[in-house]
Amino acid sequence: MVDEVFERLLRTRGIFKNREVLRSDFIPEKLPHREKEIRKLAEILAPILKGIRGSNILIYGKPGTGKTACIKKVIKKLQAKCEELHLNNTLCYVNCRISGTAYRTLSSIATSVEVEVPFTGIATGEVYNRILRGLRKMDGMLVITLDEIDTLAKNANGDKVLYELTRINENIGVGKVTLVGISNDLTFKEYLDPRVLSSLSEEEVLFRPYNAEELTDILKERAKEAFYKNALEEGVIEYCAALAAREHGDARRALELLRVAGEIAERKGDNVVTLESVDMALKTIEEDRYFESIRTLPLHSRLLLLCIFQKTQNNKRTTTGEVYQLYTTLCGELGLDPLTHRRASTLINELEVSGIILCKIVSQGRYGRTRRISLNIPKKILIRALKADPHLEGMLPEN
DNA sequence: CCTCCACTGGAAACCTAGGCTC
DNA sequence: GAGCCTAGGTTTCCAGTGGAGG
Repeated sequence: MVDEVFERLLRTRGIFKNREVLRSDFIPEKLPHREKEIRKLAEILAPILKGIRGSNILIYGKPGTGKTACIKKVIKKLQAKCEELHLNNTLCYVNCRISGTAYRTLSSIATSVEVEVPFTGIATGEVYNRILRGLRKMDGMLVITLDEIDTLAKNANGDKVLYELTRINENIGVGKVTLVGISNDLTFKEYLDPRVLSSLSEEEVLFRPYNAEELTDILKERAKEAFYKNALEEGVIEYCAALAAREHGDARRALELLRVAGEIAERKGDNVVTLESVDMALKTIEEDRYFESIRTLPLHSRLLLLCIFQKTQNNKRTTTGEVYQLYTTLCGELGLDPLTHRRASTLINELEVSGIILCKIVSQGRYGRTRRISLNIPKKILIRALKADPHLEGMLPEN
């Protein structure tokens, strides 16, 4: 049987010529419909080739509008040019969401100016001082790109760190550092410290969502590289583009859709990606997203979700109080210390934010105010994901 | 109109696990 | 080893709050 699988794979030419091209972190040679933006970014940053600091830039736009790809592309070209001219400029890219905290963001910057910092243990201020020291020693210019800067600005120390970064040139006494901030959140400017905002947005570049035609162009461009000739049924690209355009023109989603559709077709042993495989891809992607987000939830969140599931069987809706009561008994049975009501409330809130459950705060007059909770995803997926933990398996129905 | 329920959600303190410097 | 620092999760405390029932 296994041999047969191998044989089939080897016999068919397959669908993908190079599937890496469809990954979201792949930076293609051509970025259709973003020529203007790339040009503008290049113009702003170009002065560093002459040893002059470029303006700080604030880039914003919805997810999947090409912000990261464009800046990375410009950085790459700039880096190449610097090497060609033997310039000692440093271009540093940090994703604030992935680094997670203000401290780790700073420590990434420190690394790029060749300063060693421990991954924990010293004050953020100290990391900043070490960066300053590193910068004074360095003779070239530094461009710091802070991707998903909104996540940094939102956390407590983040805005302080951001403020210090915008004043970094004053602190070292020379204009050496250019900051590029990238935000997915369009309202991000509102909660930013006005001093930071004015410094950061010396230049602003707005990325509009792609429409269906633009997405089609992007997909076509990549599909040329990614798939063999005639591997796509007529209309597949347009269909992917239309589906993604419906969801605020997210190119990342469109590419993912196309890739997964290809993988589905490949696994079936087909030589062609059909419209039907796109439909299946859409479903798979959504299910996988929920499955993963549940499976990786901390234990107590999963327990609460399990309680919500049990309380909402037969289409009933439940309340925080009911869920918490069941949760404490469940913890007793499992020999766990239950979290407090307050904490559980926050965790339930988080479950809502991730889209797994739906909550509505209702007032029942004499009977108090509470959340009315219902499930927001198919039971099947929920059960499958919770069963991934052997401890919970016994508490769930067969299917 | 007033009360009062069953919470919500902000704020701050506390705890743990890591690590630095002296 | 003492005395600091950090992040991140959790607890403690408490001031709200919308509206059914009196």
